[in-house]
This record gives sequence, structure tokens and C-alpha cells, in this order.
Amino acid sequence: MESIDTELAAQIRSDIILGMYDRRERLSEAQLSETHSVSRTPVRLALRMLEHEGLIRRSKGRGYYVNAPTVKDILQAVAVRGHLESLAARLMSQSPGRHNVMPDLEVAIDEIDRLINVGKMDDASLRMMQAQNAAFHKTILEGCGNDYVGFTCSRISHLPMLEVGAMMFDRQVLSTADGIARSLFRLKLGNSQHKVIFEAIQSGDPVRAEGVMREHSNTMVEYIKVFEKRDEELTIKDLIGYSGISVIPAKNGSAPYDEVT
Amino acid sequence: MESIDTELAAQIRSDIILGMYDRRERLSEAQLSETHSVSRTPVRLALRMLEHEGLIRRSKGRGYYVNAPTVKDILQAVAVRGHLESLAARLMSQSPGRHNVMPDLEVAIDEIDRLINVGKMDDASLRMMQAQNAAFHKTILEGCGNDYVGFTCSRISHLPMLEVGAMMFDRQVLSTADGIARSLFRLKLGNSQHKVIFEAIQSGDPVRAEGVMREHSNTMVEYIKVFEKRDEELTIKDLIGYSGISVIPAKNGSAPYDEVT
DNA sequence: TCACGATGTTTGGGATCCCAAAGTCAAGCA
DNA sequence: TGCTTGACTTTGGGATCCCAAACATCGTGA
Repeated sequence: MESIDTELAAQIRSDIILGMYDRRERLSEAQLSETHSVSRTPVRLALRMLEHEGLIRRSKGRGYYVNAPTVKDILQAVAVRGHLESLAARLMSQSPGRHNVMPDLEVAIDEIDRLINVGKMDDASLRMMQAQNAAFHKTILEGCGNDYVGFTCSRISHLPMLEVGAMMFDRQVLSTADGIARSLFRLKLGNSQHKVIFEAIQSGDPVRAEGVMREHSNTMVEYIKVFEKRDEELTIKDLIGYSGISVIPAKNGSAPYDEVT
Repeated sequence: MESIDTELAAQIRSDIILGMYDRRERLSEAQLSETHSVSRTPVRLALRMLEHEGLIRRSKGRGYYVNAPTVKDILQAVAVRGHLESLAARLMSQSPGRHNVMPDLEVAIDEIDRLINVGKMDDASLRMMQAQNAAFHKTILEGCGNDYVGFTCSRISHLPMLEVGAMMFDRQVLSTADGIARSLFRLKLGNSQHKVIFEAIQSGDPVRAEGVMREHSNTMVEYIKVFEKRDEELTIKDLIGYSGISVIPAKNGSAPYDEVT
């Protein structure tokens, strides 16, 4: 069990993402400590944490207010994350110590291939793919030789869809046969890019490693753009992020998906 | 006047940078509240802040300990910052709204040129150059169209030498005539890169904008590498960062340089 | 003499109380 | 009727107290 403030921050964070608060709604320490039945001390710590993440803002004299991220914000953040990953790929391709972790990359690639061949797109399969995808990306971030790249990525990964290696789908698309087929193609394309990245890093080709990793990230950015264009009214709540961390289900209403422990 | 916790965090932060604590020294809330004559509440907030910045670590059950950054850490962080700036340069070269802020870039370039021609390398001149340099870099980060790039840079700018547009010199080099000449050359080179970046952004050339900005960052990375090689025993305390924020002078001993308000 | 357990001590987390600053509102005066 | 000013209220920041967990230490029994 985490400490109360961390737990509380996670709760408020997911409330913000799920749109439980109005955009720009004011938050007060007293009110939050009341509704969550805790004292104001952990509330304050949680609010500071969220302020640091940019999810809420603190006006000079008077309280906090929600600063709910939009799809555009997510798009921008994903672009930044992708750019950082391309740096990691480049650095790793020139790192002498990379050979120790290349097998980890290979395992992730093979495992994703296997899951794609099974062809299921249910929750369990997506979770397994996500885990392997995350492993692939984390291995590169941690194996690139510059610890600060991974550190920076972790600092901006407070939203589930920004977690390193998170894969994004939206519920609406996954509910149709055609949508599932398209999503499977996306995964195939993504994993083939993984293979090229692997080769480039293996052979020590920094330009190619960086370029393909950039393209890999662009694939996701483009996907979000398509999602965004489909309907202006769609919010990030509809953009499911399959990732290691997870949005805490609201107490009322049905949980959109299970919490990962 | 900032709130006590922010002030306190700044104080502890600068103490860590200046090497007032042993590397890996343990910190306790009680001890810090004692030495700084404040209650434990703001201490806790300050420690959380520093933990988030990676300057201290929190072990599970038992307290905090210092995690003083090394020159290598700074090197890695500067590389990350440079990479993010190269993204900003690329994006800005393709942003339609860039023309509104191009004059700001031009002013900064001209002003730096003027200061170089004067040829002084005293504290006041360096501060003015720094201000213009920071203006140049900030303009690009804020004018690139992706707010998250600037946000991410600001999140990793807790150390003076990591502040966007910070220029680094070391005291030893600036104390000799030869060192001053070399530093002036460095500034000339840097500003000529600024001009190329300006042209590339102006004419909408993303590849060139990104490439030169990367090279511009590399210049600083290389400088730190030379600094690092000169003597293994040099710590970041000896690596002066001229930036908007500043290390708070220790109460005892002479202040290495004035605090900027 | 060594191992294990009980107890004391240290440390961080949480609750509660107090206070200063700033916003709000209404009454009184021009 | 409109503006100003004072009191009241709301809000966040800081101090202090309490508690549980974890480490250290000492004593006792095998």
C-alpha cells in the first residue's frame, strides 16, 4: 500500500482524466480533504505533486484549479516522448554495453509477433502485448547509456497514455471487426519497426536507429491525429491507454477496465 | 518573497550543488527543520520537491539521502535539453505563427554580437549575454507550437546550469587572458550558429534548423567534456552556470557570485 | 558464546490547530 | 445612485502533536 498522499494524487489524477471535474474547476484543500476523508496534510502533498505534473495550477493567492489535458496536449506530449526515445535509440546504437541487453529486445519482438499471430485482441492479449512493448521501449531507454533520458521520460509519464511503451487504442474502434483488423495491422507495422530498430542498434547505425524510432513514434502521433479528427467532442477519456499504470476506476459507475496491481 | 518551502528547497538544492553535504549523506526532516529553524511541514514539502528533481532519494522506510549530481549527470542532462531544443527548432521552422517572434530572435543575436565586440568578459557582461542567450532559446521553445517541449525543459531545469539558455564557464578558465580569449571565441561561434538557426527557421527548413540546433548543443556538451577531462576531481561546484536562476550563496564563507533577484 | 526476541529510539506520515493574506459583500457616505 | 471602506469569510501555509513502522540495542535463554 502506497502512502495516502500518493494514493490520493492517483485518485485525483484519474478523476481529472476521466472528466469528473469541470475543466478549470477550482479545487480547495478543505473540500478535497472532506470528500476523500483525509486530513489536509496529504491533500496538500498530493496537490503539489499534481501541480508539478501540470494537471492543476496554483493561482497566487487563491487556491488551485484544474488544468485538464486535452487530446492536443497528449499529442504534444507523445511527440516529445517520441523525440526522447529517438535520442535513446541513437545513443544506444553507439553504446558499447548494448550487446548485453539486445536479447531482451529480441524476446520482446518475438513475443509480440507470437501474440499477433494468435490474432486475439481481447483485454488479456492487449495487456500482454503492452507489457512486451513497454519492455522493448524501456530496455532502450535504460540501455542507451544516458540515464537522464529515461529519467526525463519517467517525469512526463504521469498519464497512463504517456507511460513509456504505452499503446493507445480507442474503445469505439476496438468494438468492430474492421477496427480490430486495422488495429492488428497497426501492431504488425509497429513490430516490424521494432525489428528495424533492433537491427540498426545491433549493427551500430545511429542515423538509422534514430530515424526509425522517430518514424515509430510518428505512427502513434498520426493515430491520435486520426482519432482527434473523427470527432471534435472526443476527449482523452475515450482514448484508452494500455500501460503499466492504470486509471483508477471511479467508485460510481462501471469500471472501464480492471486495475493492474 | 516565496513561500518557506520553496525558499527552503532552493537553499537545500544549492547546498547540495555546492557540496555542503557529503555525497549520499542522509537527510532527516527533524534535523533539517532544526538547522533551518522551520517546522517539519515545509521541510517535508521541500524534500518532496527535491526528490522529484532527483537531487535526493527516499528509501522505503527510512528517510532521505542526498543524491548529488556529478559532472557526468550534468553532461547527460545538457544532452537531453539540447535534443529537446533541436525538436523545438524543427517544429518552429514549420510553424506558421513563427514570423511574429522572429524579430525577438534577431534582437538577441544582435545584442550578443554587440557585447562580443565590446570584448569584456566581466560578470556584468556575462550576465547580459546570458540574458540575451536565454531569450533566444526561450523564444524558440515557446514559439515552436508544442507547449510540452518547453514544459519538459522547465521540469528538468532545476539546476542553474540546466536552465534553458544557461551558459557555462568555469572559474579557472576565466581567470586567464588566454582563457578569456578562448571563451570569446566560443561565444562568437555560438552566435554564428544562432544566425544559421535563425535563417533556417525563417526560411522554413526543418532539417537544417534541427541539425544546427543539435550542433549548437553539442558545442556545450563538448565544452563540458573538456572541462571534465581536465581534472577528475573537479565537481559541478567549479562549473559556473550563468543563468536566470542562481545558486544561493552559503551563509558562511564568501559568496562565489551575487544572487540575481 | 551465539541466537533470538523484547524493548527503546529514531524517523517519516497524518491530523489538527492557528494564522495571515486575499477575496467578498454590504453598509454608509458623497 | 454609485463609490469606497470596513468587517467577515474563505483559503492556503505553517506549527505542533500523535502515531505507526522500522532500525538498533540489549538482555536472556539455550
